[in-house]
Amino acid sequence: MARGVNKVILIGNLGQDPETRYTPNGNAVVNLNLATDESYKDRQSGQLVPKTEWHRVVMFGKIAEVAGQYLRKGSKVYIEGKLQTRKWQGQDGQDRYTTEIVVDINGQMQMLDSRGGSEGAMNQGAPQGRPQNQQYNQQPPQQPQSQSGGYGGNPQGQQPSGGMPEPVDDFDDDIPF
Amino acid sequence: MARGVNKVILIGNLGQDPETRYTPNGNAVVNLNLATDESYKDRQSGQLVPKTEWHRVVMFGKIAEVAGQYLRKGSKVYIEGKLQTRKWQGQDGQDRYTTEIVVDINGQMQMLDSRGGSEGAMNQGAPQGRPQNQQYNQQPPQQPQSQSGGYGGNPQGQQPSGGMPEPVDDFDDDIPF
Amino acid sequence: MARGVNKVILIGNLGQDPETRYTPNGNAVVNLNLATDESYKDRQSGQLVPKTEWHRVVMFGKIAEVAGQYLRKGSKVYIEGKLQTRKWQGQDGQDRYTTEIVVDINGQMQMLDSRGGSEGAMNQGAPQGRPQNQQYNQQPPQQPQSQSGGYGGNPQGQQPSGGMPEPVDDFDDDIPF
Amino acid sequence: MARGVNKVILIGNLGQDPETRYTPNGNAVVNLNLATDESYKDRQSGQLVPKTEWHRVVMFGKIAEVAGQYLRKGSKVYIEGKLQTRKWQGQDGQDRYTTEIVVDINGQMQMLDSRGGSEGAMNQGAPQGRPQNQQYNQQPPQQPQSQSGGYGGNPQGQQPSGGMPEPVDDFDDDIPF
DNA sequence: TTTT
DNA sequence: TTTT
Repeated sequence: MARGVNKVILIGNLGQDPETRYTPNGNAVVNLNLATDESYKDRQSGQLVPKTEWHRVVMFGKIAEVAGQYLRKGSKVYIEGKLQTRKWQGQDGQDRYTTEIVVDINGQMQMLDSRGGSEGAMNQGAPQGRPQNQQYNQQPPQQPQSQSGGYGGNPQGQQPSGGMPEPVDDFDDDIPF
Repeated sequence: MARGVNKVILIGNLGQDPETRYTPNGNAVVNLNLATDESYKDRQSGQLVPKTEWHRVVMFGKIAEVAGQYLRKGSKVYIEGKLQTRKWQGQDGQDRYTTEIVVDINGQMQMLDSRGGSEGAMNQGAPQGRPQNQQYNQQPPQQPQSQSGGYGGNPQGQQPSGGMPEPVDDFDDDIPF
Repeated sequence: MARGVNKVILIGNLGQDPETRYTPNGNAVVNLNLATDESYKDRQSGQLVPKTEWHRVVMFGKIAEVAGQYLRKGSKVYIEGKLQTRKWQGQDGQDRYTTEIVVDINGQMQMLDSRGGSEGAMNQGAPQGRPQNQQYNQQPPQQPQSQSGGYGGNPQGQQPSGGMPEPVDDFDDDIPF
Repeated sequence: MARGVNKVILIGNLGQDPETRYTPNGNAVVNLNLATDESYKDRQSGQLVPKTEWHRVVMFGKIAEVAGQYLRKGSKVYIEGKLQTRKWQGQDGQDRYTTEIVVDINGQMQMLDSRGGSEGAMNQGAPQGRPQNQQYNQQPPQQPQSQSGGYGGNPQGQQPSGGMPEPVDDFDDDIPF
C-alpha cells in the first residue's frame, strides 16, 4: 500500500560484475552499478559530447538471485524499481546521503543481451545454460528487507572510499537485524 | 540522442514552496522537494508504518516557470524526468553527491490538485485565474542548462545545512556559465 | 514471468461510474472508461484543439474492489497496467478486436481526487469515510482471471452498441470458467 | 500541452519487417507489429503457458525513418509512446476501432539488438554500417500528422483482411490532408 | 566502471 | 507474425 507513485525505469549496462550478499535470513541482496548514456550538444564547440549517468541499484529476493547469477560487467539490462535515499555516517561523523534504485518484490528486471554480457566474465563462473533475455517479475515468495535500511552495500563510484564504512563486515556482523 | 533509458515517474506532494532561480540567460530553474509515501508492515509489531521518501527535483525551462508560479507547499504533482547525480564539495573539501530528478525539455509535469495546493500559500502571491490540472509537455523553445551542472539549488532536507554551499550567491555570481 | 515489457501508465478521468461484476469465484472485475486529454494545434486554423482519448480499463482483484467502491464518474485516477487485445465475435459473425488496459496483481491504482470525483455520484452510494488519495499496489492475495478472457465487459464508448454482445448475461451464465 | 498522462512502454520483438510510408509532405510513417511475451500458469494443467500479446505501433518523423531503416523482423526494441484508438469503416459499413501505440515527437525508441535483428532480413537491403543500440529521442524537427488520423496503415493481424480498406492507396491518394 |  |  502506498500513497504516491515512485517509479524508476532504466536501460543500461553494468559497470562491473554484480555484488551479491545475503541477509541473515538467507535472502539475496545484489548491488549493481548501471550506466545510462546520453549525448548532448556542447554549447561552445557545438559538438556531440557523450555523457554517462551512473546509477546505484539494489535488488532483493528472487530478482536479486537471478541478477547475481546471470548479469555480468557489461550486461545490458532493463530495470524497474523505486527511488530510495539512505542516510549514513561518514568517518567525520557527518551525515551522508546515497540515493539508490531499489528493485524489490514490486520491481522488474529483464536481461537484454542476446549473447551474454561479456565473454570474459562468463568464463569466470557464469553458468552454461544461461537463460537469455529472461524477465523476472518478482512475485509472491519473500519479504524484502529493504525497509530496514542498513543492509550495507558499498556505494563505490559515488562516495570517496575514505569516507565510507566497510559495509561487508557490517553486513555480516554488526547490522542489527 | 541517448543510448539507454533513464526515466523517473513520481506522484507526490511538495514539502515546501518551490524555489525559483534564473540563469544568466533568463531561463528559470526551479527546485522542489517532493514526498512520496509508502506504508509497510513492521516485522516486529506487525503494524502498518508510514514511510516517506523525499525527492529532490530540478526543473528547467517552461515547465519550471509554470511550476514556480502554480505549485505551492502541499501541492500534489505528477512528474516525469531523469536521474542525475551531481558532485559537489563539502566545506571539509570532501566530495559529496546529490541525486536529483531532472525535468527538462524531455520531461513532463502535471498538477493534480483540483483546488490548489494550500490556501495559505496561494494567498502569498499565486495568481487568481489558476489553470487547474494543466499539464505541460515542454517542447521546442529553450535549451536546458542542465548539463553545465553547478546551477546550485539548495538540497535542503537531504544535506546537513552545515555542509552545503550557499547556492543562491553562487548561482548569481560565481558559477562559470 | 515474462519476456518483454508491456506497461501502460494513465492519468485521466472516468467517463461514467465503474461497472463491477464478479467471477463465479467471487472475484471482482471492474470496467472503466478513462479519458486522457491532449490538445494540439490545428494546422489550418492554428488554434488549440482539445482532443480526448478514451481508454477501456479492466481491473481485477483487490484493486477492482477499491475502484468499484470509491471511483465515480469524473474521478481522476492514476493507473498502471498492461495492454491486452481481446477477440470477440460481432453479430455478423465477424471477428472484432478490443484493446484494454488490464490492471491486475502487477498493476497499480491511485485515486487523485482530493474531494471525490462528482458530488452527485458520491450521493448515489459512495461510502462516507472515503479514503482519499489512497493507492493500492495489489500484492499477494488472488489470482486474476485475466488470462481466461471472455469475462465480457461492455466496451461502451468504443464499439457501436449494435455490434456488441450483451456481456452481462454472458458473464453470469455462459462463460466457461 | 495535455491534461492527463497517456504513456505506453514496451519491450518486444517485431513480428515482421516494418512498413514505411510517406505523407504527402514527405514525412515517414512506419507501422510495426510488436510482440511482448508473458507466460502464466494454467489453472487446470498447472503448466506454464506462453502468452504473446501483439501491439500495433505507428511511428512518425525521425524515429520512423530510423525504425524503417534499421529494424527488421525479429528485432528487439524498446518503445515509448501513447495510446490512440482510430475509428474506421468496415466493408459492411459498420464502425471498427483499432488501438495503436503512437510514437511521435514525444515518444522514444531504442534498438536493443547487439547484432542486428535477423541476418536474413539484413541481407534484403538493410544498410551496412548499422548503428547498433542507438536511441532516438525525437525532438524538434517535424510536426507529426498523427492527429489527422486516416494516414492508413494496415492493421493486419488484428482485423480480418476482408473487412479492411486498402490503406496504401488511401494513403497516397485519397486521404484529405 | 559500462556500452557503441 | 516475433523472441528464448
